Amino acid sequence: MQRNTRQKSAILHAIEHARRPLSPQEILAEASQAVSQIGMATIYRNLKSLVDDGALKVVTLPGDGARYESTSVAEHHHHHFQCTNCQRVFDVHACPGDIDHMAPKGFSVERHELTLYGRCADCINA
Amino acid sequence: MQRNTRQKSAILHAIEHARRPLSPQEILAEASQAVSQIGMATIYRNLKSLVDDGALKVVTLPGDGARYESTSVAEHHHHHFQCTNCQRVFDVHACPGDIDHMAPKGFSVERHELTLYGRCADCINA
DNA sequence: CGTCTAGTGATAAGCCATTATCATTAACGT
DNA sequence: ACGTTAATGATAATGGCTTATCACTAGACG
Repeated sequence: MQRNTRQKSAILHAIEHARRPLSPQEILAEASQAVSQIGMATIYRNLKSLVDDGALKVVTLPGDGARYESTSVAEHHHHHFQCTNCQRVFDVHACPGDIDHMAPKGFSVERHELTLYGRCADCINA
Repeated sequence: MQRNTRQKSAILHAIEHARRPLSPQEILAEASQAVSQIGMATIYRNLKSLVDDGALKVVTLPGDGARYESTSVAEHHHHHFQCTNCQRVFDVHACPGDIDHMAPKGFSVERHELTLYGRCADCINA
């Protein structure tokens, strides 16, 4: 049997309302506002089951731990921007396209990932 | 004082002659052919100093450990292709360009990384 | 409301890539 | 060739992120 706990709701809510993929730590910080004593183990447990259920998708950027975004966002092809100052990740709803032919001859391309790096609006003057 | 050891030569040779970024394990395998009893600690030690010296650059792909390529290759802007079957990484000497304007308003882009995924020529029928 | 048991929270344990330790080996200047 | 000492190699230790443990808490259904 599957139960609806305040913790799971808080976690889902945090991710759904974020406009960007969140790390487990960021999710903990957000969810703590709704359930103050929530622990990291609960974050990981729920992230795992939510991914298994198909509600969330994992976002992996170079040299960084996993982040999570809602599947509804992930369904639309998009990319990511990571701020080199605050490390936060934002969505980029654009794609250069026409990338598959860039592979070496004899290779077949299934998908691609693009990551932009720079300063986010909050950090551009920091 | 800096000494030229057979181990360091073997490591550099492996990377310079590979047409693609190599992982520490791959470097160990390659270098072992020249210095059979070479150990992992030596690989890491030399990689670190070679990166510090500017001879090598670190390549980091999503969800995977560091790989190394020679600086002469890294100087030319390029991207990477990872085979979803053998996990090997190959260079892609092309770039869609015109990417900087894709960031959200108020963001400044410093650089970008593009990774293609699919089957390499060796794995396309596997 | 009471019972059952999934879920929680605090903490220990596991994983794994990388780094430190240290006795031994081998570059390299003399 | 010798002596100095940087580098090696085998192994232990580290650090971080993630998972397991287990007594306790609190959903959900009768």
